[in-house]
Amino acid sequence: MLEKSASKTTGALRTTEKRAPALRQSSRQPSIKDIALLAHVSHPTVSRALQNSPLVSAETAAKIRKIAEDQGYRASAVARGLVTRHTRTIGLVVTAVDDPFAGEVARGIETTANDYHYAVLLASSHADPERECKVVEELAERRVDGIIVASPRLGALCLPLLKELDVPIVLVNDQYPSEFVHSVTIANQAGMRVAAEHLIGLGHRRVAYIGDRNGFQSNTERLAGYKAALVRAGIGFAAELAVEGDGQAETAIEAMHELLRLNTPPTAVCCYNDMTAMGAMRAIRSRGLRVSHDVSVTGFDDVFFAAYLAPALTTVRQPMRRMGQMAMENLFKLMSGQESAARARVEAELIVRGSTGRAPRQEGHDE
Amino acid sequence: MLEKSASKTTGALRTTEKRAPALRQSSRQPSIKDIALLAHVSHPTVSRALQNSPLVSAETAAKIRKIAEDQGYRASAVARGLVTRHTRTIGLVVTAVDDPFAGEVARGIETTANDYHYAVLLASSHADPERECKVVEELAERRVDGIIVASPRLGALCLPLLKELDVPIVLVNDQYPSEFVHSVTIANQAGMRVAAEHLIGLGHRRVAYIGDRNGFQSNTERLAGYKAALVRAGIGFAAELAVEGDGQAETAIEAMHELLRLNTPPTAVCCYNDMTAMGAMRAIRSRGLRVSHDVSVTGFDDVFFAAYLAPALTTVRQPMRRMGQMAMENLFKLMSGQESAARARVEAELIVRGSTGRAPRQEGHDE
DNA sequence: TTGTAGGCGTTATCAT
DNA sequence: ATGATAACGCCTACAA
Repeated sequence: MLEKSASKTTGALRTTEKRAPALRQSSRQPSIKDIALLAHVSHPTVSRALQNSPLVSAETAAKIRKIAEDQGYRASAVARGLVTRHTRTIGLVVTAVDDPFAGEVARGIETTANDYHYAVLLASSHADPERECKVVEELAERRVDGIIVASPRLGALCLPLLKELDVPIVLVNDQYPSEFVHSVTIANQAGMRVAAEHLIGLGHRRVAYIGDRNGFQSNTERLAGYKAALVRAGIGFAAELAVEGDGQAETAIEAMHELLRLNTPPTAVCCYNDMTAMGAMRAIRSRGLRVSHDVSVTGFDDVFFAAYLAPALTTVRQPMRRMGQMAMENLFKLMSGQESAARARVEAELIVRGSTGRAPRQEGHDE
Repeated sequence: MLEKSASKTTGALRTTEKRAPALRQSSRQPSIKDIALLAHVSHPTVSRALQNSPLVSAETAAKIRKIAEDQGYRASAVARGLVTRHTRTIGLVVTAVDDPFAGEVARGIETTANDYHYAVLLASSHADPERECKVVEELAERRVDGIIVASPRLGALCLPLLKELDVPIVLVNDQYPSEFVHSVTIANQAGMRVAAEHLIGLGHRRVAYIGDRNGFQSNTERLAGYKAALVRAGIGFAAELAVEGDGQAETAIEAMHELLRLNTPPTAVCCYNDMTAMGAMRAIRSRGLRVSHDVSVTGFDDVFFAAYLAPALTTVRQPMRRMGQMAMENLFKLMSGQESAARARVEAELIVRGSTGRAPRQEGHDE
C-alpha cells in the first residue's frame, strides 16, 4: 500500500508538538472596510488608493490615505497572499544560524531579498536530514515563493519531496548531483588543491586532511582536491593522514591530536573549513608546538575571524555574501519562470597568511 | 495637520522599491475542496479529518488522509492564518545576521520557536534606526504573532510605532528604559565591573575602555561598570582612556592604536565585546607587543571563538542561547495574554583565560 | 472615477 | 458524524 507513514501527514504533526498557550485575541486591526466606512467610499477604492492606482482621483486618494494613516492601518500580507498566491517570502534552510559560514551567506541573501521587498523565513536543520525534510515541508505549507538551502546534507530523503513541491529551490554550496536542482557552488576541489599545492610548494611532504563526516558533497570534493595535489606531486595519498571532524572547532581538536600521535606526524594539515582549522591550531599549540613553524595549517571559507587568529589563517576564500546574493538572484529568476538559472559557480581564492610556512627540517624521515 | 510623511503609508512604499519580475503562476496546489471532491465529502469534513478531529469517523478520516497524501496536499498556512488571526510566526530583528552574538541568540530563539511549531521571520536593521522601523512595520504587515528585537538601538523613532503596533514585543539585551517594553537583559554594568576589577586585581592602574559608538544601552551600562570599578579602586576615570569603536574588530584596531599612542599607554583594556577585543589584540601584536604580557585584554560575550584565540580571551560570558530561549518563552507568555513577563535578567560571569595577566613593571610611571 | 460581486483556502457556526 | 453557510481581509473583474 506504500503508505508506511500515514501519520506524517500535515495535520497529524501538529498534535504531537508542544502546544503554545492559547493566543489572546487582540482588538482587531483596522481593515480595508473600516477605512472605507470612514472615508465614505467602497473597499476596493480604498485598496486602489493605497496601491497608488491611477484609477482613483487625487483628492479621494489623499483623503483615504490620511484616514488610513490616522487609523494605523496596515495591509494584511496574509490576506493579500491568499488572493495573489504569492507571499513575497522565501525560506532559508541552514544547518545552524550561528555558524559563521551560514551567517555570512544568510546576510547576502537577506540583503538582496530585502532590496526586492521580500522577507526571509529562517529554518535550521542542525545537520539532521529528517529535520531538514520537516522544515522544508513546513516552508511549503507557509507558501513561501522559493527556498534556498545552504550547506545541507541533501539526503535522498529530501529529493522526492523537493521535486514534488514545485517550489523553486536553489542550493548553496552543496548540491546533490541531479538535473532539476539549481545551485550556487564554489570550486571546492580546485580550491583545496591549490591549498595543498601551496603547502607542497613550501616543502611539506607529510600533509594531512581533516574532513567533515557529515557527508556533505563539499567535503567529498575538497578531499578529492587534496588527494589530487598529493598525487600530482608524486607524494601519494596516505589513508592515515585523512581524518574526520564535523566542521566544528571542538571536534577538530581531537582529530588533530590523533594526527600528531602518528609515528610520523604531518608537518602540515589542510582543514575542511576555518572552524576546523581553528581547532587544529589549538591542538597544535596545546602540545607545545608552534603553528606554521612546526605545523602549517590551512582553512577554507575565510570567515571574518580567520585574519584575526594568531597566526592569521591561510585559507581558501569563499565570497560568502556574494554567493548568498547570487543564490537569491537565481531564485528570483526561477520564481519568474526563467528556468535558465541552473548552476552558478564561483572561483575559490587562496589567501596566504601566517599559519603556513616552510616545512621544518625533518629528523625522523620515513625511509 | 501632523502628516509629515504621507508617503510613508503601506502601499506607497511598495512602488518605490525594486520590482521583482512577475511571478509565474505554477499549477495550483490541491485545496481542501479538491480533496473533498475526490473523497465524496464536504470541505469541512476534510478539514476536520486532517486536524484529527474526533468529530469524524475513523474510516472516512483514513480515506481522506490517504487521498490527501496521494495528492500531495499541504494545508495553506496563509489561508489558515487569515481565519485564525494568528500566523504562528514571530519576527526577529537583529542588527546583522552574521554577528556571532546575534547568531547565538537567534539560535536559542529559533530552536525554542520550533519546539512550539512557530516559524521565525528574519530581518536585519544594520544598526540603522530608520531601517529598523521599516522592518518592524514590515513584520507587522505580515501579521507576525510577536516580535523579538535583539541588540538594536531602539531609537525614539521606533517607540511610538511599537506602542501603536500592539504586537507583543521582547527586547534582548538592549532595552530603551520604558514601562511597556519587555526584555531579557544581562547585568551589563556588574559584568564589566567584574572584568575591570579583575584587571585592577592584577596590578593594572592604567586600564582603558573601548566602547561602541552606536549608542546602545548596553554600552552605556558597560562603560558605567568600568568607571565604577576604577573609582572604587581609587584610580579614577581618565577620559583619554575611554575610546570608541563600533563593536566590529576592524574599527577596534584603530581605537587600540590610538590608546597605544598615548604618552602613558594603558597596560590593560576592557572591550565592549569579543569582536572589539579581537581587533584590539591584533593591534597590540602589530606593534610588537604581547597580549597579556604587555597589555591585558578582556572581552564581553564569550562567543564561540573566544576560547580559540591565542592567547585565549578572558571575557564576560553571556548565556546567549539561553537568553534567546528566555526571550522566546517570554514572548509566548505575552502572546497568551500574560502581561507578567516583564523584564528578565541574567547574570554575567567572568571567564578568566590567557589574555589577562599581571601588570608589567612600569617604567614611565605618571607622577 | 467609482461601486458591486465574486473568490482566494481555511476554520467556525450552525444546522441536520 | 456530516453538510451547508458564512466569515477572515484583500484583490480583480466587470458594471455603472
